[in-house]
Amino acid sequence: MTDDLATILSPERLQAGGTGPLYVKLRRTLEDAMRTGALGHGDALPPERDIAEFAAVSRVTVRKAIDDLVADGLLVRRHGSGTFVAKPVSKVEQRLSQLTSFTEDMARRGMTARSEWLHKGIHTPSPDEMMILGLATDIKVSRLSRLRIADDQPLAIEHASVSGEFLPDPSVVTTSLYAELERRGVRPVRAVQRISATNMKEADAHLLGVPVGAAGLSIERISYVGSGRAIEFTRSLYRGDAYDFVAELTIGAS
Amino acid sequence: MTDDLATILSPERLQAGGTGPLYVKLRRTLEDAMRTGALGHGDALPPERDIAEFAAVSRVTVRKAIDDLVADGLLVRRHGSGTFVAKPVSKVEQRLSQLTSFTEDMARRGMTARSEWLHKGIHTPSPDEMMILGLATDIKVSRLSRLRIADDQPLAIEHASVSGEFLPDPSVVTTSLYAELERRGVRPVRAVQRISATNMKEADAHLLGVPVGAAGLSIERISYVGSGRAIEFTRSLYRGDAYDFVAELTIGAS
DNA sequence: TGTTACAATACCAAAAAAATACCATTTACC
DNA sequence: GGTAAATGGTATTTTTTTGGTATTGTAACA
Repeated sequence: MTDDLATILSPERLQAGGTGPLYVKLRRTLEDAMRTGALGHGDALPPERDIAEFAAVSRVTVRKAIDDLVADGLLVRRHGSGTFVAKPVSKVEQRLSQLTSFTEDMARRGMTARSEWLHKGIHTPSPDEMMILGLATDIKVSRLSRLRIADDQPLAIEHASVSGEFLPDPSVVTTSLYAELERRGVRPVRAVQRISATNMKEADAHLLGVPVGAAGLSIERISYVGSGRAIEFTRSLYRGDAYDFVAELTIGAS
Repeated sequence: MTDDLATILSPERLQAGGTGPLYVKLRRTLEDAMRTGALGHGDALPPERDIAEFAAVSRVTVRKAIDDLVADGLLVRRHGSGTFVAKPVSKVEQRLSQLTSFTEDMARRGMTARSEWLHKGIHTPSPDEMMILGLATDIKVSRLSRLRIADDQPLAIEHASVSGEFLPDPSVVTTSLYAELERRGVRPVRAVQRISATNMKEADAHLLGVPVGAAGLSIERISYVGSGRAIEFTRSLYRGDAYDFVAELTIGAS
């Protein structure tokens, strides 16, 4: 078990922590707290004034201990906010899978993107939508369909469904659905995608300007907010000859 | 028993609710009220002004607490109408993105998997392989091709290329390529996949037992070890009518 | 006796938290 | 249908918290 920080930083503990000046003992104590996990990545240290009180030393002494740890990159200071345990950022890992918008995605590929709305409306939910979004029977669902176009070529058809609780009026969405949800204070933090290949039916093939039966990349995405609740369900159909989907995976801790 | 909301939100209760800023205490209190059932699904919260009065804090503080709960999808706001408790939280799988083997993947879907080797050999690298695996000109490459079969139905064709440095003799691989690499102390920690749809050519279609032109899911994967070096390059072609690929994404910190 | 490392005091500046005042939309009632 | 009350939405300001810095004192040491 790990003690409370106030205990770890008590004057008695500090004195037991070897020899040398006060601020060195304090620094060692803080290092140990990080090594043992009493202070985890991203955690905030107590305010300098509190640490000074816990350890019964002056604040300058505390600062000097922290100075060293900041210089070593173990801590990060933010004026007016606090001091935080730095995250061990391996530069490669930083590029985690990210939920990018179509527009961003196309921009990265050097293409200009635009959309044509096929439909915006509010409906009684389908069984699929009720299941996935966890809707009560009296809740309506907003549906938005559009044709995604890159460099003047139709590239994908996209159908989005959002619970009416979070988006009562789909007509307010002009460009980005995510931006509109964000504006309403709803932030998805996680998404699961199901990707498959299919031969296109006539209606979809016609919209995308490809022969019937051409290969299409079907992507179904469910987005979740922090609490774990699903808030958006999107089905997209991309032209197989013009789009590929890139995903980065990391191996989970075994 | 559940107290009245005005009681639950009283200043005394709030102070007892742990440490931190006021709006955090208030948020925790509201979360508890929902967990214990004092606030049920679809219930309306008291008006913000009332909550502010109950808790003896300003209305902005109340709003800040509610903001967080809205972002998490626990509450829903309706301008001019009120704030309401959202629907039940669907307990979603906590599964992270993972580099799973074909066998594990099939097992999870309740299918029995096996393979038939099409080819194992050591070759002079192609330009693609040299580029991707970062091979010197005098290094050979091991190639392994197999037919993936699930429940006695051919499901995918898989071509793997590994630098001869890491796998000098491909014939030692019997079931899992990853297991063999692991045995040699090589452990990939990261992979990037490129997924696209294609209409099948005759040779592949024949192997998989589908008509020529049927939709196929093409997955190209490059695996990297901790140092960032690419060690494996795999191209797979799945039957579009029988397989879908599931990926989980997380939104990076902005 | 001066130099240097250590520690304490007092004050400065940036950020977050909280309060105040006012705006916009919905609902209900007439 | 119109209008007022109720409710959430937003901008601005004030207060509090938090790290940043300059100054001073003290004791060890050359």
